[in-house]
Amino acid sequence: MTADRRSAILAAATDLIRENGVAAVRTRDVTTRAGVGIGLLNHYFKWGELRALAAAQALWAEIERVVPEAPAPDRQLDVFLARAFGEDADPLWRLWIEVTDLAMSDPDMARAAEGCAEGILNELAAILEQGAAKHYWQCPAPKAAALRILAFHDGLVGFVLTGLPKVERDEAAEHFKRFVALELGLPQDSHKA
Amino acid sequence: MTADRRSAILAAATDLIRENGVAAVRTRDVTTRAGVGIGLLNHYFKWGELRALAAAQALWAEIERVVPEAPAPDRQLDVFLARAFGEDADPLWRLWIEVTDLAMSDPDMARAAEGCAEGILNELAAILEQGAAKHYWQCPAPKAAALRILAFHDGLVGFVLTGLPKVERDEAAEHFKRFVALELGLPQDSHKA
DNA sequence: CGATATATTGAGCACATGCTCAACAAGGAA
DNA sequence: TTCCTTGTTGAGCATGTGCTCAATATATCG
Repeated sequence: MTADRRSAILAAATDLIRENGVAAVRTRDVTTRAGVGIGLLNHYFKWGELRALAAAQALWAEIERVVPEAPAPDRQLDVFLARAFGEDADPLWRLWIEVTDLAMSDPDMARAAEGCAEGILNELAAILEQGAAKHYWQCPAPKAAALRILAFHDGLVGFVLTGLPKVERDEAAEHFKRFVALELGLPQDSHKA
Repeated sequence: MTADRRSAILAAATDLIRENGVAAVRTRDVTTRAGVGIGLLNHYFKWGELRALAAAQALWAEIERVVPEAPAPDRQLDVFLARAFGEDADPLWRLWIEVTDLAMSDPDMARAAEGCAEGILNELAAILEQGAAKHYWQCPAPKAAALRILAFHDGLVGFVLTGLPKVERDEAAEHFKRFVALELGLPQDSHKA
């Protein structure tokens, strides 16, 4: 093997999914991008598995791009609140909606997305817990609070991206900040001071 | 025309979508169910338009089945809270998720679903407003509150149906009741007294 | 080098699916 | 009846797409 074509195929699939979404990507697109024959894809993968694997990688890549590490939990939450409804994050949430939809009828996709979902949830829960420990805010049940915050966010993002019903980005962002402040026992305007 | 085969085709499409979801239904399924030749479907419709039309009808039918009329707004809200995460409502929310997902890339579907989304939002807003007028609860901005409640609900339903992340039905129902109570300035346990 | 094993190719297959269109049927008007 | 309009049919077309498999290239070993 010249340079692990298997990895090249998986990488190509991941890139294409990030660019065009899961549903739009075909086996031939992947092999062309990877500079590889069609047969090789089927030698190393079954399409359904490759797609699920690549979708999961694409999700993680988008998450890392959108959610940056920050020094302190309150700064992390600030960044989260600021970027949660920016157009910058659209690719991530479009992908997320597509993947969760597919997961309803595709076990491979469901398995692959499981880790992402739990990962995001746990990451947010950890931030909430750390912030509570440092008395930035109150959060007696970080996991449950993280679940509620993510649920509210998911719902709003769906509205913004689909327009069903029509909601403006800044309107959604306001609703979201308000909810998070309420959830963490913070003053209404800003979640700090 | 024996008995308006056009309506028969639309009705068959609607039924099939309610039974199997949007993505699973094919033109041949519809014509077979309608007891009609394949050509007739294409004579009266383009498939994309028929599918969007039928999906919207299916949505309305599911909404009417799940959301019953009730005499007073507080009873309506009670029923809403009680049924919001019951398995009985799964077909509606599965359909909703599928339709909103399709609407992102299918203008016909987006147009057809628009009415449903606005309809649900306005219906809930009306309930909230009536309840506030009768001092069952407080709700200074019914439309905004309805939006938040639906967003939270949509997010949680997505979690429950996809398992991403895994959430139990009763757990979701509890979160939801808590959220609605908070939103309407009601005591935590029940939204009344 | 030759032989064997492994990696790789891509034309073509199998199947799915929306849609066409020449043909046919039915009802009414002349 | 004859002719025309309208409604209706379904075999077949055009296209898209995952996957096969015989052929070929490349690497490894003796």
